[in-house]
Amino acid sequence: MTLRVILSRLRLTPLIHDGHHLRRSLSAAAAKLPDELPPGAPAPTSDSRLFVAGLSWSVDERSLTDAFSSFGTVTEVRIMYDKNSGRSRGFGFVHFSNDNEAKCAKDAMDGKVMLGRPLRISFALGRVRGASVIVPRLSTVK
DNA sequence: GTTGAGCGTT
Repeated sequence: MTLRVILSRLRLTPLIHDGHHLRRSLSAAAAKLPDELPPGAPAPTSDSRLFVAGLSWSVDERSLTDAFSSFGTVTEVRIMYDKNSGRSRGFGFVHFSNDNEAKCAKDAMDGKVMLGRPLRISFALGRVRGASVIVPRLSTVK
């Protein structure tokens, strides 16, 4: 059975063969999407991942977990270490099970000193597969 | 036994 036959039986032939239909369907779908993120609006601050900097070099993932586990369920804690020296790079990431816990922990722990150094906490940027870090801005096709 | 802004070896 050829691909064409399969597509035909799935009634997808018009979409595949007719570029106009495909384009119109896509732009129609895009037009119906709510545009609640106008350009210039602040990026979504809600996130369940915290970027924690200002860590003392003697803070390990265990003590960091203990420091944050009272605000919610800590999914993952990661401290960046130098490959060669093995010493902490002074920052890491704390994952919570939901955004509210993360925000709560951030508001409570940001600026608090831990082992002599004030913590600098903000919501994590960067890449995590599955989390919407980049604003899903459907660039309006002209 | 040093250093101090930052966005991550899966």
